[in-house]
Amino acid sequence: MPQPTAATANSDQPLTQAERTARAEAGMVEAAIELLNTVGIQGTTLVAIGDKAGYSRGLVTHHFGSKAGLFRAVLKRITANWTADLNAALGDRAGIAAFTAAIDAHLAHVLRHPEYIRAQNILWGAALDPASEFKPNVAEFMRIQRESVAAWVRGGQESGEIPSEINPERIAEQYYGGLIGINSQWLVSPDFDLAAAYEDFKRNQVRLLSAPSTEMEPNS
Amino acid sequence: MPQPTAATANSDQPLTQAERTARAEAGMVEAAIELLNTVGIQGTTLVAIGDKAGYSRGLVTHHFGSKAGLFRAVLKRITANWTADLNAALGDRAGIAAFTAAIDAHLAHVLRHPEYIRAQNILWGAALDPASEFKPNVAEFMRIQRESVAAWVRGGQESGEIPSEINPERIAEQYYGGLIGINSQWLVSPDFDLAAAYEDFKRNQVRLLSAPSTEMEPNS
DNA sequence: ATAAACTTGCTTGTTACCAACAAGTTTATT
DNA sequence: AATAAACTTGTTGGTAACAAGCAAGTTTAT
Repeated sequence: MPQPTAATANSDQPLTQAERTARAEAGMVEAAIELLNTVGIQGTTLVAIGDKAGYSRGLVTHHFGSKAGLFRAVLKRITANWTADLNAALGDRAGIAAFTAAIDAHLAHVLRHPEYIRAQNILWGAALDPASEFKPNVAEFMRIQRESVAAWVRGGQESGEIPSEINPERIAEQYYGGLIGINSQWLVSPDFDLAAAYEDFKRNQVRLLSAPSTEMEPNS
Repeated sequence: MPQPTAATANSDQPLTQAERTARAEAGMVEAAIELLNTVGIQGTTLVAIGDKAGYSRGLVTHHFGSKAGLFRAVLKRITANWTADLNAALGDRAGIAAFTAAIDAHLAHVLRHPEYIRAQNILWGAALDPASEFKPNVAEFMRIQRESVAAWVRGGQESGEIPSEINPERIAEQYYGGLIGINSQWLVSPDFDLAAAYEDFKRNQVRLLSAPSTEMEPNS
């Protein structure tokens, strides 16, 4: 087990307060993600986090107010990571191309950082609880993501690529729901073929966004 | 607050052991569902369950072995309830008609027993955890459900209604994922329009199962 | 330049609460 | 009445959160 690094590394130079804080918070967030992936939410105790990050059990509460506060920070970090990847993959794409690029990027992201996606979904699952302290954060994140998706649809409608009858908000709900559902099944069933599910999801999404055969003249 | 009923109701006649067991177990399952809906998994303590059901804090462990055992029983009961509703709605339908009937039935079921669906999704969320004790139960349930869905597809393919190129297993994954995703968003976002999402989901599902107009581009 | 005053990072003691187990009590069955 | 089963209560080890205190870094006064 890789033990305490954050607090003891490079102790040649005295650290500034800001550096210490940043290092400690990042270390605890990283430790929490690792623990979520290995021992789950129950096993992610303050003692375990402190141990893994190289601090005491009290520091989480000091920096994040509570365990839920730390989990909020975890979600924030994971979200920032994914948002950067997504924007890089999107470029200035809109319409259907944005969908296919986003779906491919998401699969690549899951395969590249499975521990992030696992942690994210575990925390999202915990947010379904009526007493969840970070449910509003999750709801807000989903709202923002849906808004982006709706914008892709509107872009495609402006260029005539996507039929104007399609409701952007509804598509966004279905799109996000589809991703959540695929990942949920994957997390629960070890033998779930994630890549195949993403491919199928992409194909279906393209079909739903394209003009139905009865209205536009098919090119057969 | 409606207090202890199970243990004290109708104490005219002495109950048989079997009756006592059945009543106690049903009462605790019911209490757990109510508590999951109001105070969440954390708040659903053995003391709270015992209080609400009219027993002591020790009876859950005695009958179900552990809290996770009780939750397994909760999932079992909820599943049985839904399966009965679904089969009633399905009749002997197959193909696309089975899909539309199932989606309508699910929406009706959610609106009729929201507390069941909430509890189910809360427990499913908890099953995403790597240390979850009832993850196998959830995985198995989903597998069985997907198998039913795949059978609808095959039925539609035999009658020629659904194109034979469609992969029944892939459709089942997408279908189940879609339902999970919609419900997840609804549980997290209070103002989510569930009925509209179901309607849209149904329309999309029908389109995907009908003969395609195929224009595919090999993207990345 | 130096040291005192102050602030912030971090740890440890403590409390209330919880699940699980074990031992005991009450209720049904024979 | 004797036995077994349902049910309750005492106890233990582990948990999050709070609070008090220690230690390291930073600012201010001389």
